[in-house]
This record gives sequence, C-alpha cells and structure tokens, in this order.
Amino acid sequence: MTDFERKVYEAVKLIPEGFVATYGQIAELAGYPRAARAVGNALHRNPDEEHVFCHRVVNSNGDLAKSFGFGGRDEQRRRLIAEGVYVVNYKVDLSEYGINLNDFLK
DNA sequence: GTTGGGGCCGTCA
DNA sequence: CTGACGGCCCCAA
Repeated sequence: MTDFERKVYEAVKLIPEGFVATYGQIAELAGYPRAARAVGNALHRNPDEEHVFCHRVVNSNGDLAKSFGFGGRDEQRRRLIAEGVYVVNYKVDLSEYGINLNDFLK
C-alpha cells in the first residue's frame, strides 16, 4: 500500500455519517489537490469497505460512481439511504449533503 | 440538458 | 522510462 492510498482512505474516514464528499474534496483532504482521478483509482482498490466509507464519495455532480467497486451502485445507494441521505436516480443533492472543506481543515 | 476536449494524478504492465 | 487506464474535473460550444 502506498502513502497516497493511505492518505486517501484516512480522508474518506473523516466524512461524517449522513454526508457525502466529492472526489476532488477527498483529494484535497489527502493533500493532493489535483489528484481526484487518482483518488477514484485508489478507492476502487478499497482494502476494507467496512471502515472506509467509499459509498460517501460522489463526483462533482452528485452522481454515484458508475463502476462502484463492490455490489455496484445499488449497494452504494442502499448504504447512503440507510444513513438518511436522499438518493434520486443514483444522484444526491450536494448542497444538502455535501461537506464543507473548511470544517475539516483546521 | 448534451458532447467534446484538455488537464490532472498515481499505479501497474 | 513509456504508455495505458481509471469510481475525475472544468470549461467551452
């Protein structure tokens, strides 16, 4: 496992229940502001879905990933709903559930 | 709403 | 080293 991946997973763990973050935000939290793409790559190889909430990560449009790593979008959607996140056609309202980076950058 | 192009980054073959 | 390949992003038509 690389440092990059570790940081990404750590960042993902910071997302509070009932909220979601974009790949770009995760990239920033991880310390790689422009590595949104690499983030997706890392998440695909998610080591343990139990502790890393990859289902709380969506793209800048609020859409769920097409090729979710386990169980597909349906599983991702199921988990979000279970947390109280309203999901419509594999899409979430970022202005409602999106996180604010400033709340994580102390 | 839709494409399409350019740029970005880390991994792996 | 080089070149592909993504759970991406942004802006311009």
